Amino acid sequence: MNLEEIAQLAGVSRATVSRVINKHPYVSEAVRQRVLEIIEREGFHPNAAARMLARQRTEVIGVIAPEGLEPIFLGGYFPVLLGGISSAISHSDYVMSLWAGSTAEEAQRMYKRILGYKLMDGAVLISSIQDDTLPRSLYERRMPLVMIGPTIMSEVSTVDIDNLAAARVATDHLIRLGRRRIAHITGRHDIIAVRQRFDGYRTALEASQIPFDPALVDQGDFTENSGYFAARKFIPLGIDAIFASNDLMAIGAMRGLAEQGLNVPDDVAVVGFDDMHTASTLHPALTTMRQPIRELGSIATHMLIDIIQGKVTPPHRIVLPTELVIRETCGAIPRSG
Amino acid sequence: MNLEEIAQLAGVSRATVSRVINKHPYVSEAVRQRVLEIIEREGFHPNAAARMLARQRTEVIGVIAPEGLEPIFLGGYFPVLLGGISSAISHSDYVMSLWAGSTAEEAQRMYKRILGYKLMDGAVLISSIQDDTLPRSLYERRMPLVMIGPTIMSEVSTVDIDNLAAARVATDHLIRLGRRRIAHITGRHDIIAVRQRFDGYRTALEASQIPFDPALVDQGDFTENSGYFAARKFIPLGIDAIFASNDLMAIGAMRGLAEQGLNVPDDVAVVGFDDMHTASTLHPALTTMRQPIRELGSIATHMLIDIIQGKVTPPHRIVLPTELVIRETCGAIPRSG
DNA sequence: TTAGTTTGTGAGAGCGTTTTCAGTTTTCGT
DNA sequence: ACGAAAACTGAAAACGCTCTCACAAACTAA
Repeated sequence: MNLEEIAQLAGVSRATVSRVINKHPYVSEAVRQRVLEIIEREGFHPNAAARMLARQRTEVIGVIAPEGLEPIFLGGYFPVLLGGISSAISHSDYVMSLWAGSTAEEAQRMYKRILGYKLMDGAVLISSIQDDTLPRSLYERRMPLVMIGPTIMSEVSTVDIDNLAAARVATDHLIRLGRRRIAHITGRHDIIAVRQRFDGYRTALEASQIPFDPALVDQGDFTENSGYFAARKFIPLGIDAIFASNDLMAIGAMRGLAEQGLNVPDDVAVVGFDDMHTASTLHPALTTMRQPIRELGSIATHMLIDIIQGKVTPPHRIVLPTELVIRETCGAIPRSG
Repeated sequence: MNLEEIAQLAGVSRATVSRVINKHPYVSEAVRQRVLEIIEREGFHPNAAARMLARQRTEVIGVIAPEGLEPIFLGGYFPVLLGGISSAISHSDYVMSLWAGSTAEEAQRMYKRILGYKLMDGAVLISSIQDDTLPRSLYERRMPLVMIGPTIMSEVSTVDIDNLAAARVATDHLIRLGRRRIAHITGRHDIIAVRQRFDGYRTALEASQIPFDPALVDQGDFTENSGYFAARKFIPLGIDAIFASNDLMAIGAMRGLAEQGLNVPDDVAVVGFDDMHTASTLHPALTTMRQPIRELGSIATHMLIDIIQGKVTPPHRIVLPTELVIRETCGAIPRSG
C-alpha cells in the first residue's frame, strides 16, 4: 500500500494525496474528505524512509549519554530525565533514538556512527564531562543541539540549573543553623556541575568567614558507597554537617554516621542534592536541594524541536529554579517518629 | 556527497561503489582499494534513509516499555536492563529507538505509531502486563519480537528467569533457617512475574506443610514506600520473616521494622529479589535472589537480531539462572559491623 | 580449441515519498 | 463582464541508495 494506490482509489494524483497527508492548503474540501476516508479505510501510513529521503530530514531526535555515567543512571537521575524527554517526544512527531555507551570503546563506536551518518535531526546531550569532544564535533557539523547541564561551549544551547547558587544556598542553610565544620562530598571532578557545586559550597563558607578546610572535602562518585566511605573519613575530623553533591551519597553518609553511633541531625546535619524519590521516605527524612529533573528533560526536548524547526536561534539558555526542601536531616525541623 | 560522486572520482559505476560498501564479493581487489581510499578520503557515509528505502528495512531496533512501569524504572532494574540492550546494539549495526510511555494516553499514542509505521525491524518488549495488547498486535503484523519476562503468548520468543523456582528457593531458604511466619510483599498483580513469584512463595510453604495465611501477603508496587507500609501491617501479626518481590520493597520493609524496634535478622529475617547495587552495601546487608538483569537485556537483543536475520526461527525461549545471594538479613551469617 | 563456468562491471529499474512547475479553474474587485 | 489573483491539480523530477540483469573478460576442463 503506497501513495500511488491511494491516489488510484481516490481518482486523484499522488501529489494530491501527499498534500492531504501533509495538510497543505490548496486541496478542495471534497477531495480532502474522499482521500482521508480512503486512507482511514485502508489503514494507510506513509513510508517513513521514503519521507526521510524526500524531505531530507529524519524526524528522529537523538538522546546521547556519554560513557562513564553509570552512577548517574543508577542514582535515579537518568530514568527521570529520560521520562521527561520521552514524554516530550511522544507529544511531537519525532521518534527517539537512544545512544548510551557503557565503555570507552562503545562510546567511541557510538560517536563515529553519530557523526558519520545523518541519523537524527538534532540531539539532546545529557551531562557533560569536561573534555568530551562530542558537543564540539556535533556543533561543527551544524547539528541542532541542546545540552542538559553545563558546558564550556558558549555556542550551544543548554537547559540547566544554577548549580553554584543552589550549592551555596544549601551550605548557607547549614551555616544559618549554626554549623561550622561543614564537610562536602563531591562527585567526579571531570563533571562540570560537580565543580560548580563545590564552588558554591566554598563561596558560602567564605561569605560567612568560615575557613575552607580541604580535608573536609572528599571526592565521591555519586554512589551510595562513596558517600558512606566519605563519612567515615570525616568523622575523626570532628564535623557537624555534611553537604553531599547528590542524595545517594548523602544516604550513604547517613549510613556511615549511624554506624558510628552519630545522630543525624543532632551530631551531624546532612543535606543532599536532587530530591530523589526516597529522600522523603528516609528516617530521618533528607533535607535536599531539589532540582526539576523531569522538566530539565522535557524543556530541553521542546527547545531542541524549536531549534530544529527554526523557531528559535541558538544558542539559547534556560536556567530552571531549584528549591531547598527542608526536612529532618538538617535539624531545622523537629524529628518525627 | 553521494554514491554517484564517489563513483565519478573512482572512475567506476555507482553499482560498484555500492558493492564495495556492502562487502559484496565480485569486486576486483584493485578497484576495491581505490574506492575504499576515496570513501575514506572524502569521509563519505551512505545515506541511511535511502538505504532503508532501497533495502526495505530500517536497521532499527525498537525497545518498548509499556506504561505504568515507573516503579521498575526507578528501582534500578530498568537502567541496568537498558545498559545490556544498549551495549548489545552498539556492537551491531543497528540503532536503538526507545519507546517509553508514562501515561496511558502517551502509551496509546505510542502504540499507534509503532503499529502504523514501519519504524523498526524488530522490537524488544520489556516486562509484561497481563492484558497488554501490544505483543499480540505486533505478532500479528509479523514484527520480529523478543520479550524480556514472561508472557501468556506462546508464539513469541522470550528471555526470562524462572520466577517461580527462584521465589521458591528464596522462601525455602527462610524455612530452612527455622522461620515459620513468613510474610510476602508482592508487586502489582497484573505483572505476570509478580504472580509467579507469589506462586513460588506459596509452593514453598505448602511443600513444608506450613499453612498459607492470606493475611501475610500484601500487595506493594515495587516502591520502597510500599515495602515500608507492608512491614508495618505485618508486625502486629507476629511474623518472623519477610520475602519481598524486589529489593526496594525489602529495604522499605527493613526501615519499617527498624522503626518499630525490631531487629533484622534476629526478630524478622528479610529476603529481597533482584540484587540491586545497594543490596550489598546496606546494614545489615540484604540477602536476595539475584537475577542477571544486564544479561537479560543483552541476550534478548542478540536473540532479536538473530531472529531478524533469520538465523533463528521463533518462538525461541531462554531461561537464565538466578542465584540466592546469602548475606546478613536472613540470619544465616553472623552480622558484621 | 571450445564450451562452460566463474568473476567483474555497468545500465537502469525500482524503493515511496515530496515538491517544483506549469496549467486549469474559480473567485473577486471594479 | 473582464482581467488579475487565488485556489486547485497533475506530471515529473528529485532524494540516494540496492539489486537484477545483461554482458564481457578471465578462467577451467575436456
